[in-house]
Amino acid sequence: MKTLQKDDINFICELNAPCFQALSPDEVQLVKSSRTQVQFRKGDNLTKQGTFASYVMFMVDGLAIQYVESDLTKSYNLRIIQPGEFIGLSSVFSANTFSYSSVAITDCHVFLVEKTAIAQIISSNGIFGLSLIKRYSEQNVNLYDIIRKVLYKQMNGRMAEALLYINNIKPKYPDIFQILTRKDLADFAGISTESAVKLLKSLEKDHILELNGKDINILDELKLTEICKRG
Amino acid sequence: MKTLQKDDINFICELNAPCFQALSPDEVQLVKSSRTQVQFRKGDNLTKQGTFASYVMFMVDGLAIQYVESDLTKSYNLRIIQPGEFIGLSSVFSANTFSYSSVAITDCHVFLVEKTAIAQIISSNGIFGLSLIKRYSEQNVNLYDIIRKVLYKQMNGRMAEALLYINNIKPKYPDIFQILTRKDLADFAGISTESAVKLLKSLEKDHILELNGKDINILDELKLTEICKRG
DNA sequence: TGTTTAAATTGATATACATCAACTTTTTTA
DNA sequence: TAAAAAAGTTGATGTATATCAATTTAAACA
Repeated sequence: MKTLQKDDINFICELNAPCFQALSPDEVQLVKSSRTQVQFRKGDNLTKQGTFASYVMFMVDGLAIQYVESDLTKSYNLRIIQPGEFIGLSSVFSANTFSYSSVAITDCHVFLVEKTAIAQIISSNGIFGLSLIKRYSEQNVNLYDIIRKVLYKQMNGRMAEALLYINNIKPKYPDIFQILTRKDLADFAGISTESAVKLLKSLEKDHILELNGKDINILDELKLTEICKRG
Repeated sequence: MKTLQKDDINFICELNAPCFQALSPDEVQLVKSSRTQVQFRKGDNLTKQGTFASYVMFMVDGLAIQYVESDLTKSYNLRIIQPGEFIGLSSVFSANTFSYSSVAITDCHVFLVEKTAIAQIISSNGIFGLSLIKRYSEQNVNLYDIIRKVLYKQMNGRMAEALLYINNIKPKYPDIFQILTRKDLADFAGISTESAVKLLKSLEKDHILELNGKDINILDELKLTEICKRG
């Protein structure tokens, strides 16, 4: 029986995602051979909504914003993509086009894996399929939450939620707020840039947060959570 | 080698969903033995947002509306669940609670299948897993479309989209509009009932549709599509 | 290092839509 | 079949938030 080579183990470790732990030596080989490594510079688009998607991306290193666009100039930020996460999983097995865009907010190191390879592994390895399904399931729950947020919350609640979300990432990436513009923040909350600025100032006046240039320090997380819940 | 019994074949046919075609005799047995059949009356809730979900539902016969609720009295209709479709797939493998509600709009015949049984089959049968993943993928694409609709379209476009969506179902279920109230329609469009009424009247005046009591006949689908696209 | 470009800020104005209220019609139920 | 409840309809009013315009500050660039 085949066993994993040291090389393969390193590879799997680098991927740092639970689902890859279930792969057999042959399957690891398949992923390794059908992947392409790509570097993206800050500001580059990893995916563009509506373009052809024959592959899934896997973020090895770096941060990106996933967002949806209107025909016009508006966009809405859905999440920050972190290392160990997939990009493009959501649409690759039905629509053949990406249903969202994503843009690097730091330099990124990414794998592209052909969807045929992924499909092949799912067919032969049920455990891998199940762990992917768990990811789909999580994403689904997330999307429902986003729909609720967009439908039922207004400015204050949305902004609070956006700030709490980003603040959650701060321990791991302390300069996260410095990377984001006011427009980025506004797009996370789904409001206009001007409204975002006004809300931030007003939250600062109420001692709920502190604005140091572009950095933001949440002072009263409890109150912010309260605002978030109230809507 | 085991083969499918006549009984099992009937069962599979009744399920009428591509993913079940891939099951082995043992797996069919597992689904059959771990399922519960339930009848819902028009108006009953099949799922309630936030409640514990240890099972997946499979619609055998009947129609239901899937919707998300706010804490208050508002709801937004996501889709009409038709025979052959799953309910609760989206959250069952991550959150253990339903992330949406659903209500029968006709009497419904439904299977409940324990998620442990589904998980077991996915683990052992990659083809089944892959076909489920295709469903997840479709649902995902749908949810992204909904997010875009909610974010970027206004009244007219949303109403047009809702009407086109329901009109698509009309060939199969000719009385679909008669089943739905103005509030249901409004909740599909994500607008107030009053606005929905006014929009319908205005669309009638423009000869885009015809209102016969509760029934709606789309006269100018092209123009409606136009309105839908314009937003 | 000065110059251009982009981002942030602020108050004034505009608007799409919800909410409210009052009424009519339809459906349910007793 | 009458009475009550629910659904549908219409116009008047209110409001959250976008848009606009004008200015300041910061970042990029040559």
